[in-house]
Amino acid sequence: MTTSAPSSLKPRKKPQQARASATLDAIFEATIQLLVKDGYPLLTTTRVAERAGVSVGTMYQCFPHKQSLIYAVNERYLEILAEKIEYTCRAALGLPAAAMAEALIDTYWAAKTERPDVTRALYRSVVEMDNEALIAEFAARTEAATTAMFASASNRSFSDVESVNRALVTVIFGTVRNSFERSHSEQEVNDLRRQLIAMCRAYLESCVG
Amino acid sequence: MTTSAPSSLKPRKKPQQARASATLDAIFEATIQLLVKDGYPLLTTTRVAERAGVSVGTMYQCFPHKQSLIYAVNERYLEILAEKIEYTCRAALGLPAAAMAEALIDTYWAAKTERPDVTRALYRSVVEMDNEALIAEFAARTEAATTAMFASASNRSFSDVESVNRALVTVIFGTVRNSFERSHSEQEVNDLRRQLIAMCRAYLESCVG
DNA sequence: ACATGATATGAAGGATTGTTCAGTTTGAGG
DNA sequence: CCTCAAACTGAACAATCCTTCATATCATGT
Repeated sequence: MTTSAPSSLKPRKKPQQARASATLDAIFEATIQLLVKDGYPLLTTTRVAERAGVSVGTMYQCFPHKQSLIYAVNERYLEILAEKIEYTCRAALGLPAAAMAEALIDTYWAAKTERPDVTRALYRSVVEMDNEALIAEFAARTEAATTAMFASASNRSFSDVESVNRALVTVIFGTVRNSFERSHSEQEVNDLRRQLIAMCRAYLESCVG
Repeated sequence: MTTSAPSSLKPRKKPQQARASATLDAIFEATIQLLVKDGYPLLTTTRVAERAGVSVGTMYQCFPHKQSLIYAVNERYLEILAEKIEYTCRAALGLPAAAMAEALIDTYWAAKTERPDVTRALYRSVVEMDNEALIAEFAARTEAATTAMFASASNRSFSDVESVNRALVTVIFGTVRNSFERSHSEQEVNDLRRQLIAMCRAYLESCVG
């Protein structure tokens, strides 16, 4: 994941001593906390350093500029998310297609709901940075995993696996994101998730026939 | 729509002469153009005024501050979008549910695809402003229209119209948005739209049975 | 033609922020 | 204990940007 980051956005140096590594974590955590609390527009390098308990200079030895900080935070987040999805896909190999869709929905929804405020904050932090490469790589990893999964479905008979896969992934990810932008009650969210599963199941059955 | 805007975000004055109205349009257009060309981070009041062919002072007689400008642009955009959706919903009253879903998808997708760059730019401009009220009002208008539509379906037998409606709207809007964040080919997008329609149809049929 | 309010101008102010760098502290290895 | 590079500090700099206001121009009604 780190490999394809534009050179201008890459972190400046990797920590070689223990304290530097701790500093890096503190900076990440401070960034997320401030993003959640005050939002991106109020996120300044000074404030991040202050909150992380380090000086501004230290920050600039880790990241060449503010953008690379935001980039790194999102990269880390997407890395973890991608791993979870890949794990789920691997575990679901060979199952019926409907069970796969349900597993995918559960994993993705759970990952996003784990820390809803962070999810929301990161969704909105993607403005200032060149996120195309990041999203493209995440999408590539995801699609590879899900395509392999759906291709192994025990009841598979899709005319076009890639098309079906793309539809499911786009619908699921999009629905989850949209549900985060509205202010739904917990009940409504749970119901929405159930409806989404039903929708995917009905769609997959209609594909078979 | 304008009524519920926080007072601090409302435009300063309504134009009373012809030239002022023209100025307002020029400012809107300039804002959108710059948003599309350079993105939000590079959108400065000076540049907007320059591009609109007016001075900064003129801008500040229309809008008390930068935020209110962005707010107004998005408000205008959502106003038009809501009208289109309401029109579609009214025209589809009494049709079979599947036809309703298809009409909704067509309208929404067409509205977003009409000027894809503007759509993308506005999706990303929503960071700096307090958009909750805006989105809430849009959602309320939309849900009212779509709920009324689906409740009038000729083949309706939903156990819970509101639940089904919420699911369809969230899925459709979310899918369209997500498809805009990936770089799909035109073929893939068209196929995706067809799959989405198929998915909604299958879902609605499964609701009946 | 005149008066008056609406509209437009743009240089200047005030405040903030990203970034640097010369110097200090820390810690691991010899 | 000493050494040297890695890590850290934070005041200062430079650049930018939002916003204001005193002034000028325009359009309308009389």
